[in-house]
Amino acid sequence: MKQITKYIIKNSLKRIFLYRACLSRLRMMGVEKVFSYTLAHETGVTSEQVRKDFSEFGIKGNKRGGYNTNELLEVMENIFHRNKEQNIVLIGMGNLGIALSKHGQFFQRNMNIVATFDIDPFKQKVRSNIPVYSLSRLKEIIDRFKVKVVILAVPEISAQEVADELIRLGIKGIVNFAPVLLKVPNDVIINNVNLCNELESVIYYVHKQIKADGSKNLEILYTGMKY
Amino acid sequence: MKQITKYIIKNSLKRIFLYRACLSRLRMMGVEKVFSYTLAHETGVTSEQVRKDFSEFGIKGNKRGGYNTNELLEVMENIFHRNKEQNIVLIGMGNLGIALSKHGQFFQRNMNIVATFDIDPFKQKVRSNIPVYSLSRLKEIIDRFKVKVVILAVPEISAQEVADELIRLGIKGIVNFAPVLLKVPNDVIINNVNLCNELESVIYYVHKQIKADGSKNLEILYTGMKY
DNA sequence: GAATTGATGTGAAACAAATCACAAAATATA
DNA sequence: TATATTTTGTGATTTGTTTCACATCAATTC
Repeated sequence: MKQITKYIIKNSLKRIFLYRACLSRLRMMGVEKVFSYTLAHETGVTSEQVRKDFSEFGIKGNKRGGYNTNELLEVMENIFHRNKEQNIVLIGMGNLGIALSKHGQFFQRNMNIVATFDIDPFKQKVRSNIPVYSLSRLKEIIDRFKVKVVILAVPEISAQEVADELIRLGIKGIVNFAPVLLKVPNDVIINNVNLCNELESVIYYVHKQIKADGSKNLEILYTGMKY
Repeated sequence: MKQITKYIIKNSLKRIFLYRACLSRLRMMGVEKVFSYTLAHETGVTSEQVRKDFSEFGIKGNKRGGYNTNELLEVMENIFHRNKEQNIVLIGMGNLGIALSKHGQFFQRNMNIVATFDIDPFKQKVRSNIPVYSLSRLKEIIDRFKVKVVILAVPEISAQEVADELIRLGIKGIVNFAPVLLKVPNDVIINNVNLCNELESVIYYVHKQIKADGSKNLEILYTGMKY
């Protein structure tokens, strides 16, 4: 029997994020042409890996000429559908939900939070230009804005219930901040973000390294970024 | 030349998180004994994988008897050093920083945010019992509470500068929310959390699946969780 | 315009991770 | 007490990913 769970984010895709971050910095610095080893050096991977990843995503360079920074960035933006605006809905206006609704980077990257929702009428007031609705208006908004992806920031107890309703309304992707393993149909993409786990894993590796001590023979020689 | 960047969070460790989430739910339901296939079924991995992972972390079960839920959970809590309290410091009290400082789950899981910091004197007031200090008091607090791990939620521009200072003060692990590839020494663990990337990757897979259409031949058959 | 140089792109090789297959052990049953 | 059953734990095998090695091409130099 094979595992039914695939890790949503493949390592090659994660590295594409890395390359992109690096590229936009290079572009800001006015660099017009990059080579696989430039990106490799900046991101801590090997240049073969960069080229292999590019080949997976169908990215072609120029023999001896490297890659044009702008073209490369554009290709990457297309990979993530940043060419056309994505309408997103956010559910749960607790601590985290409020912060996410104000998170400017989403908008900068063409991902628009068109509406937020909360069960609590007390929280249903407009904040930072994004309206907060009752859950009863979910269908209306999802249909009107053709929403396919939501951010779920509701408490643990209600996460599954809300997810079920969302899927019934045609949602195909969920970024889930609740520490729950949602049960969803095969065609729905779930990406669980668990802040505690992120912190705990750092604690785990730090302790491991402190124990290993002599800075040699470390299992992780890690100089930069996770992806 | 080998890649110097290792993915901080190994897949086997991610799955330990999964098993733990599952176990604490089972314990709540009064289940005292679990088998590898129980966890396997709940988490979407195979039972051999569960046992292989356990073996990697030195977890032993009872032949024919499975695993004792409580013992297993305790072993896992030890893996993540949840037996002893971890003092954490949070830097940057913007949107996200404020939300993180109020994030109850950290405390529940024995990770104490002992202090927060911000460059802006206007933000330096006590919120939700956790004091907000000026960055000038970093050394004092890090020393007093023997802090080894920090949460970095400062703007992109200042992230590297603050990270440099933190490392100078002896910090060994950083959960970095700024969209920057921090340059740090080999013995410092970085875990980058980029909320945009998490959302974009879901958008990527949703579009891919919509394009693939006929629900068959999907590259991802994904029923539950990311890890 | 031939020779050299410096990059890409990709099969082949090496390595790592997941699955298979089954021995070993513990319990239940006869 | 012997036999059957159930589940763990792990070598062997398969599958997937990264690294190596080099053919290929385009620009530059002679």
